Amino acid sequence: MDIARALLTNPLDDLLGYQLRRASAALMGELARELDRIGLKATEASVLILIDANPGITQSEIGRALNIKRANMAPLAAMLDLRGFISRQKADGRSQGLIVTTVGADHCRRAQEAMRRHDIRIRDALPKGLAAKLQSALPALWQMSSEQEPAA
Amino acid sequence: MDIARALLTNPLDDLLGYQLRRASAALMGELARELDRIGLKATEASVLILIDANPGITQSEIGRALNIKRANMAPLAAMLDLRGFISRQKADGRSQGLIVTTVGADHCRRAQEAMRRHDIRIRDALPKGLAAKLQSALPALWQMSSEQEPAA
DNA sequence: TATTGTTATACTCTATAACTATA
DNA sequence: TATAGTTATAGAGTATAACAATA
Repeated sequence: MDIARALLTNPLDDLLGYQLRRASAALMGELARELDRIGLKATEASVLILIDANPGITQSEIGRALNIKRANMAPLAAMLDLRGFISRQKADGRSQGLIVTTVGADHCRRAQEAMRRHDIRIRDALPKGLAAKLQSALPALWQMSSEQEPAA
Repeated sequence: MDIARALLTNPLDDLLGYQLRRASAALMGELARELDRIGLKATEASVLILIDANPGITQSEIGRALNIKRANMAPLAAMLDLRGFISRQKADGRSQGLIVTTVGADHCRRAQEAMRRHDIRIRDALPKGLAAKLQSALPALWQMSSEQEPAA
């Protein structure tokens, strides 16, 4: 029965899109396990890092930068606020600027370290020079498909 | 306010893992839209293609090949069966061999065409030679992280 | 009119636990 | 004991629609 696994014909293996998906899913799972030790989900960590780098940023701006819908940003920001990682201050009457608290900054730092370690592992698993080429080529892929919201 | 978007500092942009995730998500979304016109979800299409290439394959074998848990394969196979795309025949008493029906074969062919077109678009969006390098390098990424189920 | 934040809701994918029946 | 299939359930991410308040 184990033999059957090796004899399998998988047409998907020839597809670059499929390989990208598998690689991305596996790497995300691995990073998620690392971030879990800090008590953060991948999305929460990303948002936290973006706020830390851009104090006063609004939820809508974060959503546009990370491709997260406004509707999904609301509970995300509420949770980070509830846990004391960020604070929200009225900036506009309808919008609010987000900043990272002292407690949040500590989590942010550890999340960034985990991500950096993770990224080094990725680069080390690739043939020399490929990481740099990928870094400059990948944005074309997710901008090729109109990933951005059409209007919503 | 639009200016603020351009002035954003995004530390994640420097991370290869994040770029891979964004690219993969965008490409998957695009492929999903194509497959939707055939009436298939990405997962359904993948399973259908694998069965078509390996007549008599079992659900567990599919799960191991595509990294889908047995528990999630059950409703998936049931749906493909219900829609008349595959048939299931007892092979073992506890396992059942899956084969693609005539109707299923037609959907499978169209799904494969869509995926192939999609993959060509991906390759065309990359610098010359990068696609081939990626094709051989990516498997190392999703095998580096112990993506496989530990025992389940 | 357009934008911000919010709520409610639904769907997909994924994950675990537990059960049965077979091997 | 281990494996195949199944069910139930939960969590995460993402999607749309609709609303109030503000610009």
